[in-house]
Amino acid sequence: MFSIGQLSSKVGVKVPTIRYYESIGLIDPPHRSEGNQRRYEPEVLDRLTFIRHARDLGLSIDAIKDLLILNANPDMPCDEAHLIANQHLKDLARKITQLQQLSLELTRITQNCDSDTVGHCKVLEALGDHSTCKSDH
Amino acid sequence: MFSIGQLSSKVGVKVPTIRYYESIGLIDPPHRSEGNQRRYEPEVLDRLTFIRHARDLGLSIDAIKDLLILNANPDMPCDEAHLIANQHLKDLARKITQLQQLSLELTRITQNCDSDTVGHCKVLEALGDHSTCKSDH
DNA sequence: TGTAATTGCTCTAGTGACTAGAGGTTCAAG
DNA sequence: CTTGAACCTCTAGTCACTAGAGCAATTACA
Repeated sequence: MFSIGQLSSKVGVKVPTIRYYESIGLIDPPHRSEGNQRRYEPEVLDRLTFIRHARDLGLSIDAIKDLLILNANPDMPCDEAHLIANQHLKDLARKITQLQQLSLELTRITQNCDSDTVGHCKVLEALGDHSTCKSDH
Repeated sequence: MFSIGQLSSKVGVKVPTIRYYESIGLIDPPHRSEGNQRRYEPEVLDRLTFIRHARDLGLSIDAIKDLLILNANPDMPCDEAHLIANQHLKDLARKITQLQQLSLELTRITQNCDSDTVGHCKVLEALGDHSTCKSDH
């Protein structure tokens, strides 16, 4: 039996976040002590670790809910789990490409300025004028 | 003189977003028509273009506020503008690296499974067990 | 000039995934 | 038995918008 603080430090999820997860139905409400404090059974460790890990990997709470349902039904085909993971991989790839473009753009902008004062600063000029941009963000 | 809809289509910023920008003090409240509708002078085009471009590049509203103040004072040194841009470049680089690691991790996880059912699905196993991970996300 | 369609107005609430704070209660150690 | 840390609930705030309700003004066309 753990208190919420012990659970928090074991799993690496903050105390208010654990209560938040309970409030949105991601984890079940645990039993309470006589003084109304949460007391967790060891099983919750696995579930919370799963959640934390999936969140670290950038999966949304909704996606995690789906995966948790799958996880609870060992006889179901796991295609859907792969589908969710692959969908997320696609999202990641798109985000990475976009950020790389922006990074290039910003590098180009900053390297272009040799002025001292704002009046002729190329960074500020470039921000005010979209036409000099290479990509179509 | 533009209506808010005309301004919106000229600059590519949605109408509610323009009103939102006004509400947080990013753009000045414009004059109104007799019927209380917003009427914009042409000057706002530049400012809103600046804002839109900076937002597209991922800068925060707070950073943009700073840049707009700089922009209005052509005699100030532009070091600060470069500082903001460079800070943002660092953030971008960090984010990109992190996403790439996650992408690798997720790829490794998904390629590792040749099961049909959830019971032995490596994707779900890996999500439940952090210890198999290469990076320390 | 009449009318219908479009565009505009304000206000409130919702999004995602938490985080912060107030004001109070319970628990564990000494 | 006391002290201080950890716990409780509840509300509100974060960021940068977005959605919707209910109504008013403007514009285009006949």
